Amino acid sequence: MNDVPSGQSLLFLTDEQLRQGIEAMFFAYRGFTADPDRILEGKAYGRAHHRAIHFINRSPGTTVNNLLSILGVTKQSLNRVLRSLIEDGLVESRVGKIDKRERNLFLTEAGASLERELSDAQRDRMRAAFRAAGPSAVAGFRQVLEAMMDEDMRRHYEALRDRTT
Amino acid sequence: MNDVPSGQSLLFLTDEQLRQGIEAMFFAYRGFTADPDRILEGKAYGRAHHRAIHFINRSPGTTVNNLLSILGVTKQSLNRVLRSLIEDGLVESRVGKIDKRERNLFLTEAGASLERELSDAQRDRMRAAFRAAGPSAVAGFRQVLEAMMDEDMRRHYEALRDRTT
DNA sequence: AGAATACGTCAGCCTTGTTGACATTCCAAG
DNA sequence: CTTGGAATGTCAACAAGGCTGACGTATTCT
Repeated sequence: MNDVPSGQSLLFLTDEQLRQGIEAMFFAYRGFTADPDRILEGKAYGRAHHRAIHFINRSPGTTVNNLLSILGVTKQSLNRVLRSLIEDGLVESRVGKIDKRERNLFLTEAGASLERELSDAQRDRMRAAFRAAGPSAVAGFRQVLEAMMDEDMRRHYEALRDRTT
Repeated sequence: MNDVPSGQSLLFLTDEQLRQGIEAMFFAYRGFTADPDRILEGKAYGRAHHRAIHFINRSPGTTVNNLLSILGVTKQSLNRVLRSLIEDGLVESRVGKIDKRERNLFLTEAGASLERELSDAQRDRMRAAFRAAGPSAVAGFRQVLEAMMDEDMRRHYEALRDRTT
């Protein structure tokens, strides 16, 4: 193991620093989900519905399979969520034009409205954090998070990020 | 609101940037929990057990109430987790010396061993991400996460961080 | 024609969260 | 010394949201 600090200090890689990073992730994620959770409680929906709505809004017309691989859950689990959203008229499922086995998912006006409410709340917190930390901290934040993702997730993340749409 | 971009660009606060931050959090958190989850599956334990073990290890002798407020769950929920860990001999619960109503929680040797296995896996990923991103990115990462926490969680985070122990 | 794909659904299970109710033990204030 | 309240444990019941396995249907590909 020749990881000798070559002049450049590697103090940021001590177990102590890593542990702090881990705990920061844990506590911050709680804040990250707190506001949407608050809005959803009492609305008969949960975090799973939020995630579905978020990614359908982000990629209108996406297929069930694509959503499945982004969310990383089973189709049975997603289906339960999707069914209630469709029944309640927040999501519309259209038979695919080219491949009729597929279903293309869209938010209805009501769905888009809930999405806005949720993402406004979540963005407000993110905005406050970004503003408090400043642009270069934000760049670092993103770099570390990207490096922490699994390969599959990074592909999805980049595909969404690099969109011209 | 006099938050006019004073020469300094505020492009990092656009809705698009914020959305990317949100999605980065979502995808990265999956990676963050993936390795411990893999280790725990088949061991009859889950993420809740991991969290309890982590914070007991971090603060040996902590009380149930303190753990409750760190984890942000109900005592019934924590109790279920704690009971199985105590039964399996991973955690020891000692009656408080000063206040005998309290229970002081400690990891046994077996508990400490599982803790090490889990945190090694989680630290490996964090280390790889930190190393790939570099020290200044790591500083930014931490700054943003801290700013994202709820006030209560930030207090817990800082109390753990600023420990001399 | 037959295999593979995309989707939906039924049934049942697990973990982890919740509320509500209640018992015990013990500290501290009156 | 008694009593109120705090800290803890525990029972029961329930819900959300994961999971597996099996099966059915429509569609498309080979």
